[in-house]
Amino acid sequence: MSGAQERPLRADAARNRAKLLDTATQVFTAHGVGVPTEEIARAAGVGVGTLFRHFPTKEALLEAVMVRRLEAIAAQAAQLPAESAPAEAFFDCFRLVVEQSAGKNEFAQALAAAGVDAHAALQESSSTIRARLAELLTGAQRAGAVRPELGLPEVIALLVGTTTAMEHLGKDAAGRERVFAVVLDGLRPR
Amino acid sequence: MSGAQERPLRADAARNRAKLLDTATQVFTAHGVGVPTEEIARAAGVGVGTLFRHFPTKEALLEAVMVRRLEAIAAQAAQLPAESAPAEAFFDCFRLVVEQSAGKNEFAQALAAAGVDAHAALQESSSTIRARLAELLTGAQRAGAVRPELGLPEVIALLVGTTTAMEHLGKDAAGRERVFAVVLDGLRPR
Amino acid sequence: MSGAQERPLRADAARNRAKLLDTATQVFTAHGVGVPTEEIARAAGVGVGTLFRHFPTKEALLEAVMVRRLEAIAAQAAQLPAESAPAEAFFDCFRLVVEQSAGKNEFAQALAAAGVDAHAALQESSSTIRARLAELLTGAQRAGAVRPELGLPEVIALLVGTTTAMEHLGKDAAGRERVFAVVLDGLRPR
Amino acid sequence: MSGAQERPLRADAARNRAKLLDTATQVFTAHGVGVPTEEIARAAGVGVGTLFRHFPTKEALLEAVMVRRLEAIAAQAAQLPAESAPAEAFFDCFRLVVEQSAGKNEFAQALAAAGVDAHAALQESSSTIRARLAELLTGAQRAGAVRPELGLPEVIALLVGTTTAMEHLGKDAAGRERVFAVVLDGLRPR
DNA sequence: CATGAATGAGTATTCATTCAT
DNA sequence: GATGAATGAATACTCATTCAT
Repeated sequence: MSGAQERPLRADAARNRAKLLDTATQVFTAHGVGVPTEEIARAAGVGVGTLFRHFPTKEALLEAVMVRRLEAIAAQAAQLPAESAPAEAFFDCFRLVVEQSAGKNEFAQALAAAGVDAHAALQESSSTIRARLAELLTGAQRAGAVRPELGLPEVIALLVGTTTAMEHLGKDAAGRERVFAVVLDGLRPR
Repeated sequence: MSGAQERPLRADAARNRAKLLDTATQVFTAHGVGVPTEEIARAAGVGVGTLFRHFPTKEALLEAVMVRRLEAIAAQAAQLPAESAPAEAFFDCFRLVVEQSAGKNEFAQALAAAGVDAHAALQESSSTIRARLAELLTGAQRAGAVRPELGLPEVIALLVGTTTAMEHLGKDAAGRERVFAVVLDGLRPR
Repeated sequence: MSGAQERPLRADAARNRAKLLDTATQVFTAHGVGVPTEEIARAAGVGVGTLFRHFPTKEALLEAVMVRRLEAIAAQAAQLPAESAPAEAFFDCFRLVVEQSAGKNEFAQALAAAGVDAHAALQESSSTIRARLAELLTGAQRAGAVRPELGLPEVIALLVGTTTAMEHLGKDAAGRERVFAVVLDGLRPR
Repeated sequence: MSGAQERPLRADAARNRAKLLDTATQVFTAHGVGVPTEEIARAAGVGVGTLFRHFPTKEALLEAVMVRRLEAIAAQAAQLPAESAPAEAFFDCFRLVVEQSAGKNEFAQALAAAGVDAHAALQESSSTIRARLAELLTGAQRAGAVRPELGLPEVIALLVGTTTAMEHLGKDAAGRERVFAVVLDGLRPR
């Protein structure tokens, strides 16, 4: 289902690709998506040409960065033991997504936007998370731990909103916890 | 104490300034702050020179747009009857800010950012709102309607986050109400 | 020979014109000919419209400034008693032009350029000076005070060059005198 | 001690850089420093981007042009045999500078201005010339060939002034010689 | 007539992307 | 494949000049 046929990719090329992805993640996070591609290439220790060989477009690079992040989140979300403790699993997943997205609101937005206009690769990885989230949401609602009237769209909107709220609190860990308390308690019935 | 003396401003000039402000609000909202200044000027039916005569910088234009919006919100917030019903006043103010900011997340972010790095004019109008909000928050907390451990920073973060969440729900009024329910209930003690 | 027919010009208009000319002279001298016309208008206490009513073009203003200056020089040059002391008259005229042009090399250049492409008004006033200079040069040469092989073009070139040299010495009066000594002595035979 | 390490520079890049420098020299000389950068790029047969890659600023390009010229002059000035004939060496150097600067007064002005506000690179190359000139001046004065009261500033002012004078004579070789005669003789004692 | 607001062509500089080395 | 030089469209801002008030 992954679209293009992947060639084996030479060792050094693979190393460059990975370095580029790591660097881009850092740089985009630190300075925003407005940074010139040259800066990313330089930080990764390669020429721009190499960057554009691996990612035909700046947008493609951004997408790849997001996909990687979403895949990591999806992998973690898959671990959550839904059966034994449905409520905890849902709330843990919520926190997980918010915390992993912290500092990169643009990525969180991408998750939400995926349902609307994102590219194939993004679609795929965010769909995985959405599916997992839907599953956990239903479980938690069945267990009576989450308001039954809430649908997946509202939960995702709250996810993105909470991420944004967190960004505005910066390093204030106690404040972040208080915000989590508000949102997570708010999700509960009553 | 407002610095430069405001000249009466000729009728046509005032008209152009207002048109520019309206147009900029629309265009920035619709296409983001990245739109070329020329496009705004064209949409307002004036030459670029006129735009730059009124707002010496693109940033200045953006600031003016935000200020106008914030002032409108501040004016409405000033109406809320805090004495008779402290809890309602606070929740109404929260909704007010979120709803007025809807569709223009960048402006909401500005509100929060104002506490950090925004320019003087922005500072002033956003400070007014912050002050009003702080006042209402305290009243509501005294009345036992809001968690006592919450500080203004967290409330503002939630405000911005809720605005973001709303943007992701688009036109879905029912969904928006459900999100409001989550956040407002979450703000309540316990 | 003065081209356009001069209307009497209302009192305030005349005052504005004069103020503009004075201001432009100062401002051009102090900040170069690159200053925006608005700045000159503001400094003169009038609107740009008024400036452009009196001088249809920035270039026209510049020309008027130069003409005034040249006319003043011409008037002074006319005083020099050529008959009684031909040598002194020539050298005095040389100094006069250099000193009056000091600080405004562009004006001195205008004098020289007049022979080539300048406008009518400039032509006229610079021609007057050139004629006077030619006359004094001839007298001084007849009196054996100036190298006989020098023509007017060389003398004018030296005039402009000396002005430039002076500008590079700034306020150093003693240095300026030493430069004058070099040039004036150099003009003498042998 | 020269700051950044110079990379070897690829063949085509070097060619473009040289072409740009040559073209800029011509175009600036012919049409003044006001010419649009695009025109220079076009004349050099490259895109604007290339121009700005080599010279990050229009000013930087101008500076590079001047430096090259000054370095050429400095190289030639270094050849002059000061010991055997101090007087000739000084006068030859004076002519050399004037002739090499001919047609580009702005560059000559830069030489003098360098003592005041020019950037490091300009400083360096013009300092070399100034030092050489000072040395030759002293030698010539010791040999009794130049007025002893003249300092380096006056000599430089005369240099720049003479260059200006030459520019006003254009192609008239005989006139130029007569002007040289005036200035060089004027530099001699008495 | 004076005013200053409006105009828009013109300019330096950036940056995603292509292509010769 | 990797490199980084070349490209040129795009963009914010300026300023001489015109014209409505």
